[in-house]
Amino acid sequence: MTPTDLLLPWRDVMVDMVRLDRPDLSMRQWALLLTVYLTPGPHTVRRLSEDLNVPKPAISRALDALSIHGLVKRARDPSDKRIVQVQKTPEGSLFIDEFAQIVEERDRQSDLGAYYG
Amino acid sequence: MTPTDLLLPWRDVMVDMVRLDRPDLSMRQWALLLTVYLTPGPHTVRRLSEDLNVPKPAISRALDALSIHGLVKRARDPSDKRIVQVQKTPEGSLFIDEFAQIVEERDRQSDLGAYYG
DNA sequence: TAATTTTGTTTCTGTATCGAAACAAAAGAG
DNA sequence: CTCTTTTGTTTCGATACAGAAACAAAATTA
Repeated sequence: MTPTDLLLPWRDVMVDMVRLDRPDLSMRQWALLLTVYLTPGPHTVRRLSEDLNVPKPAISRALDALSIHGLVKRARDPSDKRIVQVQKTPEGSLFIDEFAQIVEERDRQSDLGAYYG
Repeated sequence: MTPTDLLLPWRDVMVDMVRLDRPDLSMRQWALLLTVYLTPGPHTVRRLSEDLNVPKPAISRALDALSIHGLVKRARDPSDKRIVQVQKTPEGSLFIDEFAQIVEERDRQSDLGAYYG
């Protein structure tokens, strides 16, 4: 498996993401979104900031951007109203599923390529 | 294989890319860079613009950004001096290799997870 | 209750990027 | 040679995002 073989699906998926002009997320916003949807919560601003090694204001602004598209929502922790829990939304789940389909398709192509290509 | 299993390595790699603060490329710039390095050339501005479905000025600007980091270089086609060939550089190859290592590491982790996790 | 700490947001200034349109240069057509 | 087409860059006005610092609100400490 050469580096090229390894990276080709990544290239294809990224090109797909650029082509379809749906919500145009930065790398930081993608990392944040996938973290919220794929790793166990609760996801607070502080934890996300530490996990991603990104300043808190940047997390806050990224949440603004993702919220505008309805991909995540904020909810105050009732037991400690300082804390913001970042939560999933139906739109966000749909968006993630669509992304997963792109990845699956491109991975499948790449695997076929390894057999027949 | 659930969508989550499929996407976790993507999440991990994207988080790594955000964490290490090296050249901070947008998704568009990544798609462009990987296209130049992983698909057969020659890569002209026009072809890249059509392949990525992105306006030519955006390609031109992205090439500026990548060139500043030394990740690609421009070379005029001698036989038709209008045409710009986008070419690889040693620094760019190194950068791609480092990225491939991150992907490999994360894929390996994910595969282990499938066995033992 | 007053001072301090923790959590997250907002402001500030500067840089980067966007799409559309205008532009310049080279090649081709008549 | 002149006009048109092709290729890529630059300009334009507007928007988005960066890090640092200031800020507000809730919780904790003394």
